[in-house]
Amino acid sequence: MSRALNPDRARLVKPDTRIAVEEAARRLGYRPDMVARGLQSGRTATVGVVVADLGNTFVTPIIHQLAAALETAGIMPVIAETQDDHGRFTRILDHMLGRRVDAIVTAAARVGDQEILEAAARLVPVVVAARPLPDSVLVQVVHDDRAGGRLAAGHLAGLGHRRVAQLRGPLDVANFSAREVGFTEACRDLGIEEVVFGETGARPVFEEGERLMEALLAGPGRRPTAVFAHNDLMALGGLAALHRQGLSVPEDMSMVGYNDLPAMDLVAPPLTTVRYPSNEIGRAAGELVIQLLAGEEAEDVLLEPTLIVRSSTREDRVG
Amino acid sequence: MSRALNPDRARLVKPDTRIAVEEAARRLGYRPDMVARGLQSGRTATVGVVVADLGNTFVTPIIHQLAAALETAGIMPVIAETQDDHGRFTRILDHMLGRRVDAIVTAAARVGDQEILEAAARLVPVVVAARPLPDSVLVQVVHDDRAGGRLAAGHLAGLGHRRVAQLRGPLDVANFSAREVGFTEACRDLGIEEVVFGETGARPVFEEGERLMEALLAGPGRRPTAVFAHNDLMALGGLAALHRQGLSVPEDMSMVGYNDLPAMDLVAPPLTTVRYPSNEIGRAAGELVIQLLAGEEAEDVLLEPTLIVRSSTREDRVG
DNA sequence: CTGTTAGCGCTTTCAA
DNA sequence: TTGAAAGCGCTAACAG
Repeated sequence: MSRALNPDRARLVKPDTRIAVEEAARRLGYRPDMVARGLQSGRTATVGVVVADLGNTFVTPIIHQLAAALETAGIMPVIAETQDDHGRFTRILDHMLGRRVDAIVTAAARVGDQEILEAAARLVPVVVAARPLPDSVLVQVVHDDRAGGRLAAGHLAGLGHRRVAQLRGPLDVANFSAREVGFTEACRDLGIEEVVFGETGARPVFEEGERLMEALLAGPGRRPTAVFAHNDLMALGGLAALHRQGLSVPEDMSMVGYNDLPAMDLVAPPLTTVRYPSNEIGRAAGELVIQLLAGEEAEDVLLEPTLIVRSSTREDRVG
Repeated sequence: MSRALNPDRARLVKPDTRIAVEEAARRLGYRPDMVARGLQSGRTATVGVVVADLGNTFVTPIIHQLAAALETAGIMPVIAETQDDHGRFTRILDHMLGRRVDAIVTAAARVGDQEILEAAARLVPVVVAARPLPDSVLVQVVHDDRAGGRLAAGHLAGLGHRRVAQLRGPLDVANFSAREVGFTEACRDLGIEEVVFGETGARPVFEEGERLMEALLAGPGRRPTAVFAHNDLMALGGLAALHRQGLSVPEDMSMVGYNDLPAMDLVAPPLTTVRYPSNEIGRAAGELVIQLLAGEEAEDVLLEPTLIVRSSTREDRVG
């Protein structure tokens, strides 16, 4: 690429020649080759974005905001899905490093992924977003899931519920284990009974919410009067299972979800849920990447949950 | 890269040397550089994916399936959003061509984008997905929006509605103009009255649905008994506006949407809508890309709409 | 079977 | 102010 075409160096070129070169470039349809530039400079102006499942609308705002933030720096996201499979996660990281992405943002971490992520971080900046890695030194942009679990329990206790349960997500995803712990400890502190049953969702999806709710209803002992689902998809699945059993929400049982996915205010009944700040997470992750690429230090970001009260919860009249 | 490491050529190498090379590669943490390979081979194993708005959950399944199909070929999607802005669209294409993507899939085309897309297609295969370009020679993976509009009108007429209206999306997106035409022509054929008012949505979003519904309700003449919104987001916005006016759906007015976004079966009332086959579109687009990259000919794909009848429509009792 | 070389398009450096 | 050359890591081609 002629220096006449490089904005930084164009002023070192005699105006006539510059214009001549520009003209020639236009005529020939010249377009700078970012691949060759990448080979030379070691920078590709791409960042790898690893998500668990694009079908979960929880990640869409993250990608959306991340892409917007990166765009200001001329960087484009390269996206891959792990489907929550550790082998795929490993292969994806490997692939991205081979592509010489400038940085990696992962919103798909499970506890078993920590080691390879840290290995990757020796080559390229890595930002851990959305799903925390509690014991890792990596930069993280996450949210206080434990506080979120407590919020849910506090809300239900405040409505007079004394016997509650959880529809739990896979506990090797730190979000779900933290939600579980927060909820359980708040129940203990508030003196309300948690009906615990062994199963957890294999994946945090609608079908698993249905399955766990069925298991809960079929279990021994009195039915809980309120349930905390570890995410909205599972809450919706739980709602469907209740509906099939002829039970109404919130009349027969209250339900709290997590994430506040798009349209959760419009479902029947409008879902009480802990808002997960996906937009803020995505934006912060983008900014962190840009800082890291500029060689600056970056600090972890910890966002707080908020409870969004709608109509799927109400005071206990069942006892 | 030593040929000992290249699966295609490794058999031309004495086993001992191959093992020695592999061992050395491992020890040094060697990782093939796909950027250098790309410079040499002219292939980057990436495809550019252009969408209008990641916030519209309509595109999520497309990306999801597309990514899955491409993955079988070791290709990763590079994603950018136009926000329905022509200037951004142009810049994004330019940027992607500079990155030497192997192909481009656009799900963001407006009629004014045809020219630059066809220019891009002279450099690299281009697949037009989801949003058609009616007069273009480019390969397209789309859906019969006109038939979808007719389906909506036929359904409403079948329920006895005799006065209907549309909440129209931006007409320079071919989907919306085709939906409009299909609906209008079916109304004429079926002998039912269409209440036409001048405005169209500037963007196919919730807020514009609200605004158009308000305008419709404030308009002169008798209120239509049923409305066809050009997509689900606008339908939800319309529902919200009706609700604020104290009108119920489907009692006071029937509503048909388009797309069948995730969770539309769970909103209140569950939305009757024309199903847009996003998954199939994404999958087909991925397969087409792979064919095109293999140098094969590719044929357009045209998928048919299906009507999903739920509870937001019912027979006319208002007249 | 293995070693060597040219060259992909760029940036950087040094010479003219 | 401009020209020329080296070299980024790879593939392809050819020589040994």
